[in-house]
Amino acid sequence: MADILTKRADDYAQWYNDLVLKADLAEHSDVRGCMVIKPHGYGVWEKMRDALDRMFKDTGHVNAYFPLFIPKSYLAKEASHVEGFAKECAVVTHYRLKSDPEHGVVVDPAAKLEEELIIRPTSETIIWNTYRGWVKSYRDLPLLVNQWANVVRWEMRTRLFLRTAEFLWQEGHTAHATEQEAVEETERMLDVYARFAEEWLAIPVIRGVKTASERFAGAVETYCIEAMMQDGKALQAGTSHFLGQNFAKAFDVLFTNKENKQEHVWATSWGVSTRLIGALIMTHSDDQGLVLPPKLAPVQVAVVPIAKNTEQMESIRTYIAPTLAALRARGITVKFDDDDTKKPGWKFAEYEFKGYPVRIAIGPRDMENGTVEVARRDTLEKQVMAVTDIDAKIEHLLSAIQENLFQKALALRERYTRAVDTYDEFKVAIEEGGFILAHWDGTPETEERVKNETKATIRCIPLEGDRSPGRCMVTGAPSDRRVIFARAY
RNA sequence: CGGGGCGUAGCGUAGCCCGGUAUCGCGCCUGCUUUGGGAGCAGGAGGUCGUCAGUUCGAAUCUGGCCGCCCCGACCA
Repeated sequence: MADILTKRADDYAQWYNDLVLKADLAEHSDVRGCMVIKPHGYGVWEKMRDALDRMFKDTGHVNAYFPLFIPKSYLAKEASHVEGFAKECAVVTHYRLKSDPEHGVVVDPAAKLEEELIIRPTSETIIWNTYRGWVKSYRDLPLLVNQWANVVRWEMRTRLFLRTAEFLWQEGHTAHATEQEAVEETERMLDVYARFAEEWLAIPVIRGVKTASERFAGAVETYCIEAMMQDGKALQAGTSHFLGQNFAKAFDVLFTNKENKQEHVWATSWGVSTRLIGALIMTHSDDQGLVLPPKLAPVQVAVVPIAKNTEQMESIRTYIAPTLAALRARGITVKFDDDDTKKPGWKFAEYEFKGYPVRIAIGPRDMENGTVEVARRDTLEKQVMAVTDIDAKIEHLLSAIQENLFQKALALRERYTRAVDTYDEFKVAIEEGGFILAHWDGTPETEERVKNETKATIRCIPLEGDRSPGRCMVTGAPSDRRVIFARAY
């Protein structure tokens, strides 16, 4: 195997950067901070999108699409929202260019917009401005809308998938007649994300609530799922916000209730982004390259014929055709790679590096023996199997890989999760990485101090697990329960 | 926005200190032999040395400006 990838142990960040580029997931574009998502990477996103979209539909949501441009004045209507996003907004000021002998084209100063337009960093404002017209009566509620879109946040420092100036995501925006309904929706969508992360991405996550300082700008409460990467750092994998009546009040979204009284509606919003691809990479991949869980692999099984000549290629094609058909009949995606410009060894390395979960090789030997060689990406094990009923075995193998990846990730998280009781212990533990469970007095001051002194933040106040009270590791003040500290992406 | 580094063929690089028109590997093209873990041999194509100016008979090399990107920090999903 060619030594083309930095080892995780040598430099985890470099390993990640190398992997994204060399596994052909994405590349840097000429536009600073923006990436080109290549077909292999976009294929993974399509799988995520399809699975999530089904889950959204199953929970009663519908898709719609709102504009990329947001009038500047909208952003200012909700005070904490504007404060949260103002620093990273791209602004459109003109609507026309004109040709210029010296510079090719220049902005036409005569074409200045009367009101500047913001490229959406998120769509709450334009959506709530629209909802005002949609919601008049309790009969119009709940409003359960999602959109798949791109957004722009002008980040100072970017990394492929993890933080780019433009990214793809989905944002759900719902309106409800009661507070309780909205809170239930927030929790329901958090649960959808958690199930998606665990069952599809094979990433174990902790459901929790953000502290005030980590809360979404404009939210009353932010729920999140937190995952642990192989280097022990935390990554927020999805958020679901209970927005209270903040946006309804800012945009005058009122409805008439059954008692014929006017009320502001209650809101939620929730989203996950292409950042999940980064999470996927950093959870499962190894020094040999990308590892994809079968449920998200654009192609689950790569079939590599080993042929000396055209006749042999044709007989392999005939030999394997029933198997390919049987696999496809089971809904398994298969690629039969009969490209004769590349050698089998090259293909093995390539499919391994790009994370195809299962590889089948067939050569003359197999045709004589009625076998195929089956290799699994997660463990790199190879096994010669009878070709008879191989489709059932592959289907089983794919589930086994999916499960194995989840269990490995869970074991890692458990190994790097521990409780500490004193700040001194904490300072040692945080250097070793992972999740630290510790008591916190609930004040932003203590949280800030820990952050400044150790670079660790409170990832969340977990919704599950140990709820026993104690004393804050820093101040000794009473604490309801342990929270999760970690260094984060 | 601070600190560090880098711009030479599609990619990775040597050359720069000590000026004389660019090295090597991968990839690409052609042919033959190969094909069960990134094939071998032979031949070939491919370059405004980031950019602008200066010094010089002559600049990838020296000087100055500009541009871009990457990495580390602060900020964030």
